[in-house]
Amino acid sequence: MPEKTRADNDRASGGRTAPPRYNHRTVEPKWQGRWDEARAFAAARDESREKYYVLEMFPYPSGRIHMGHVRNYTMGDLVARYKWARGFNVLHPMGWDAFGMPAENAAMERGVHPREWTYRNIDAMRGQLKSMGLSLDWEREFATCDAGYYAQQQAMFLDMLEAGLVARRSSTVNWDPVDQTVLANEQVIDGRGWRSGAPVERRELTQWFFRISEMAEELLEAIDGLERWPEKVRLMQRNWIGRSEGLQFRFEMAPNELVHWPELEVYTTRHDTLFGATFAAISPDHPLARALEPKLAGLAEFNAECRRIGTSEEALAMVEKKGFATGLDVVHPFDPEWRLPVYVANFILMDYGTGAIFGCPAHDQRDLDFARAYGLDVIPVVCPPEANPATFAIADEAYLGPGRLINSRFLDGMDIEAAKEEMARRIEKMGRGERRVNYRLRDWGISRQRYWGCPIPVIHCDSCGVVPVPKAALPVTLPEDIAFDRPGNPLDRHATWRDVTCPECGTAARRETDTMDTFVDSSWYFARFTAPRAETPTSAEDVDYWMNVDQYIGGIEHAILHLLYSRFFARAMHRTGHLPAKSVEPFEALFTQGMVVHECYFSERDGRRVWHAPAEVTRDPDGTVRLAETGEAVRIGPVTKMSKSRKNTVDPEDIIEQYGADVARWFMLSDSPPERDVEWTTAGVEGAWRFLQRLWRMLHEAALAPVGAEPGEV
RNA sequence: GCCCGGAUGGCGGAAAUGGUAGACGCAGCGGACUCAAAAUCCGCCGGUGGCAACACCUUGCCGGUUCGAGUCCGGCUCCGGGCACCA
Repeated sequence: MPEKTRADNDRASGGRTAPPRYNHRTVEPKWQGRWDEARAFAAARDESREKYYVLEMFPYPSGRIHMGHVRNYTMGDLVARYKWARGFNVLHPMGWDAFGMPAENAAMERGVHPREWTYRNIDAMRGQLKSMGLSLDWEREFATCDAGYYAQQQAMFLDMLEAGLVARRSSTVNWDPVDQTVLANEQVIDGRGWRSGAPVERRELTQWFFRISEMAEELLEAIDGLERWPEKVRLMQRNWIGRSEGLQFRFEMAPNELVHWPELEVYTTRHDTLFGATFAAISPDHPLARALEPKLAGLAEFNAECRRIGTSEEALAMVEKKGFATGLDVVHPFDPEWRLPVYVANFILMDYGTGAIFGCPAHDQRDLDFARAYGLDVIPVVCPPEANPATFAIADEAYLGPGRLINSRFLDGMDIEAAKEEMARRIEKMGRGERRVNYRLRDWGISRQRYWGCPIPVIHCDSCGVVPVPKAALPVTLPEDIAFDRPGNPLDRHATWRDVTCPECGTAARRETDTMDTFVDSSWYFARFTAPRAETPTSAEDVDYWMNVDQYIGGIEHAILHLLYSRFFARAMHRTGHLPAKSVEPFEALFTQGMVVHECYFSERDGRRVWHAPAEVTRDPDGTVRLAETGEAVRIGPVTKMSKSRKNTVDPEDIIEQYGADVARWFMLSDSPPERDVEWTTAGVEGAWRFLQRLWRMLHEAALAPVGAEPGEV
């Protein structure tokens, strides 16, 4: 930065008394120190004033703040200071989403304890945030890994267990057969474990769930009331919950020699197309598929291969559609002579509907692809308005639009809605099934086979079963003496922590060694900020005064999971007496900011791209970018989200040191609309720097410098 | 693959409801002031052609509706977010 030469030149101009320059290195620390001393941003309940609660999504303590944080917290700071200036009693807190996998990875790779690594990162990042001059109430700070926080979370878990909001059942996880551990989806790369490289398997595990699907309808309906949320987020949440009205019914199985299995139950939203059905398909995890495994040569292998796809919906949707013909048939409900072959198919999810479908290739693209691959019939049953029913045929694309029913006996001539109605009526009358509202939303699995999380406060006893840890015995704290010398959950191997006596019968028992999903931690922190040191999860007076969050600000990447889980958790807290009814929707207004993006720089070495950090390059006047050290010209890549892999990050600390926090803040606010991505450019930052210099000069000349300002300050 | 966004000069972006595309700003270029620079001020700044007046082209692509489309409709392309164990 040229400030040195510029300042020198100013001095050299002599003669006229040029105003001194703005110097962030003296101004910013001075005012930040004064705000600290005066406790300027410490919030206190004051019934005589109207409150305003502004919150930015709290950071994961990765070690350093990044530009996304700078943007997020600058926006929140702007809102907070504006409301403060308007006379509101402002609550603007900050904390740390401190449990999670990176701390365990650091432990494995560098031998540092997750606790030590996390709190060291928090200290470093707190210093960086403070250097930004944000109007934060640091007295309310907490980390989710503080025992004081997760103790209250455990208490709420027990309340939710008692209120029937918790379930325990089997579900599938990614299993690394070599490392003998559960893998997160992120740790599965091309179907293989990220460390071992071994093909991943799906494995059944008994796990804890929050019963969010019970609240699907309520969560869906309440979206209408979220008037100050972005429409796109409301739409994404509606689609995520995925309400559908369909028909659940049972096919009769044709007699066969392999298994005794009288019926196959399916769920469909297109029961109007039942006369276009040409096959049935079940999930590899369907009980029937499992029952057939020992009876059919090759099926066990096929199912095992399907299970290697992993558990993510994306992987299942992207995989090449494959089926295994079982040789079994189901009988069409309206024609005892009409048989449909039953396949095991790799794209059917056991978690949705009944884990079984009927396939209508003419009117479902996935079914059509499947039918073409396996030589199955394609019977069109919905004829588009402009088409001739006698000649209408399906080629490469399934027909999904409106029309009249054909080839469908008693449904012929009806439109789709009427046909659905008639089909449902007949199936119900036959006693073969019933209309049913289904949701895509699944229960929230919170069990994690990991150390660095909130322990689930239950004990397993051979005679008493699952026994909640008595509240008086909370918190269940994490043991300190653990080793990360091998993969897996160290809690499983920690005998003195794990082995306890049953609180009910006093015989030998085991602690639950699963910890909670970190989304649980972030699903109520906003409520905890209203009384961060309370001996209960919340304090009624504080929650009543401060809640709800008037403005919530964060990245669009949290549009679904974090926000939906928080909405659920707020309802659960209300039911268990920890939040008032007004807080079941805790965020009055939501703003989703854009990302901070930057150009990439790279050179080709041996046909591979070697990335260079922005700090390592210079730019010629003609736009050529060179490595500062060697002068070698490098290529300019696409403008993408700042990420370590492409090295296109700019460290906020460097910018704050060089230009000052206010330049970084001003650039973030002025360059691009807040909801759009902002491209970090040196030219733009220089412009912001010049602007602040100009602004300062104007204010100074107009004698508007604030009381107490010294030369060079505004 | 599915759900949700986005695409307008060198850059960020303006253009309720369809009506002069490119406001405003950043960067850049030229000039004034200065011994020189900084600061400040003035001017230029989508493309092509033209001395000029001006003409033609231009809002990711292809098509449509309309007197008129950045805006509406249909079909695409590319980029980004999410897809339930990354946070």
